[in-house]
Amino acid sequence: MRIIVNHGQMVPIYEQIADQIKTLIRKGELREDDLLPSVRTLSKELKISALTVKKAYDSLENAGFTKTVHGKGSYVAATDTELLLEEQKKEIESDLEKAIRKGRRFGLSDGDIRCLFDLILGEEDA
Amino acid sequence: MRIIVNHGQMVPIYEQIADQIKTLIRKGELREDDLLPSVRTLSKELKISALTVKKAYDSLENAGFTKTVHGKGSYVAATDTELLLEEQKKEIESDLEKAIRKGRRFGLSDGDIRCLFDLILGEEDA
Amino acid sequence: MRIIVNHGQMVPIYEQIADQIKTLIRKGELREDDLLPSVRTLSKELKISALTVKKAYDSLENAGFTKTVHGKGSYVAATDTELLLEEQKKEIESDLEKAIRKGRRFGLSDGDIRCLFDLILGEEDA
Amino acid sequence: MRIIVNHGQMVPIYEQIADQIKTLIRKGELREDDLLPSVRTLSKELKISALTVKKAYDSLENAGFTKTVHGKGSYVAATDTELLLEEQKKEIESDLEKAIRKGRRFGLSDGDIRCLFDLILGEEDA
DNA sequence: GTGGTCTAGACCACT
DNA sequence: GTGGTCTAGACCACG
Repeated sequence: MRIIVNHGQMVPIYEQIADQIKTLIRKGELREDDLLPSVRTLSKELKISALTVKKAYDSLENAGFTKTVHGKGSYVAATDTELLLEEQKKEIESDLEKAIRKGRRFGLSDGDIRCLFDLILGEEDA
Repeated sequence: MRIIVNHGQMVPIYEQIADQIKTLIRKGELREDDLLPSVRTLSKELKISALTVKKAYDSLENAGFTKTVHGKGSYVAATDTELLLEEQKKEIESDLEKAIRKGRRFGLSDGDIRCLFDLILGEEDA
Repeated sequence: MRIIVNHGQMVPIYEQIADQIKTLIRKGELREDDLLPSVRTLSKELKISALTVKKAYDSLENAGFTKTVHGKGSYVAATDTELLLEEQKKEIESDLEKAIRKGRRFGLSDGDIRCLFDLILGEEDA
Repeated sequence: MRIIVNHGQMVPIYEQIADQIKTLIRKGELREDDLLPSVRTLSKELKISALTVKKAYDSLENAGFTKTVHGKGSYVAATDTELLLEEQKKEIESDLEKAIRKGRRFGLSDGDIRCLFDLILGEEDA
């Protein structure tokens, strides 16, 4: 299971982790009853604090994606992957919409905005 | 001069103010040597902390769009609207990039993301 | 606002805090739009870690009892106090039921169990 | 000898085992010098970790209810069923006390709590 | 081994 | 001042 964290961004690490695990579940790379890596294991692997991983796991359990058993670990819960995909798309949609609205408020034409978008999508920047 | 702040959003208030003043300058509604409303006046008008307005004005001066004269107020500086346009584009670019990064973190293909983008840009609801 | 934490018990401190604030809201001692003490203030007052208070506030916000505004503080949200009372009673009911069931499993008569209950309720032990 | 473990509850498995064996002893279904099932046997039967069974047996021996003979197994010790009864009462007492404390933390009056208690004790659903 | 809670700091962003 | 995130440990309970 490959998880990547980016310290430089302004996105909380725990959110990056939760997002990626949600995606793994949605893609079927993590299935119902699969065991997630232990908090300590993942924290060592990613070289971050165990508490940060814990926070990610807590949010996943809170959102119903996992079930945690004391002394055993966190298991993937039954999830409707279709629904999850829709939710994730909605989130991206909302973010893109905000950016577009701001662009229009700045007086940029839709063509200008699309131009910026194409520029970014074309680049490879990790 | 009409400035609107939206507390409900997740956009910092000082940023909303600075953005709107920058746009007013770029569009020519505020011209060189025009006097901005005083920090106290604007803060009362918008019912927000004077410190927040001050922060917006600071950021404007810092970016070279205004000049502050002690005891008199903040004046619009000579502005290169081209430069301003570039700055605003940079900002939209950054927002778009964040959304795209998150989309990729969600495992969406660039095609999926572009599809969402086109959908939104196509609609008229700004 | 009086909040008491008991380190000796096996009840998480953050849960004790959240429970008591919920109760204050239910009783009307905290009303809609009231400002909770800041995380730092309360942590100093209770001589516990700020993170522990934060965790309590997070759970309250998560459950919809408060709204947090960055840089300003946590406000009491609109709540149905009747509903909240019912929920709290349900929780106590469930705990009592578990204890009673265990007692019966131990072969104690309902009279024995009631006897124990009366003994405890009669004592004063904060 | 019938022992049942319930993973779904929030009661530690080792405690469930020890409780049930204690009750068997007190009720006379297990008598002095009776041999308990081996740790390995019971762990296989209940499909749980041998360490968990071991912990239950340890707690029983620690409390004086069994005697372990190296290489042979765990035997029921001479038991003062009166004492055992007292211990079990203590346990129920502790559980009831926790529930009552929480009820008070919720701002319920002792009358309210007693009301809930009576309601549950009155029903037959064990 | 596992998760659950807690500490005493730190740095950042917002008001 | 405020909240939001993070660290690098600690101790406890459960398996």
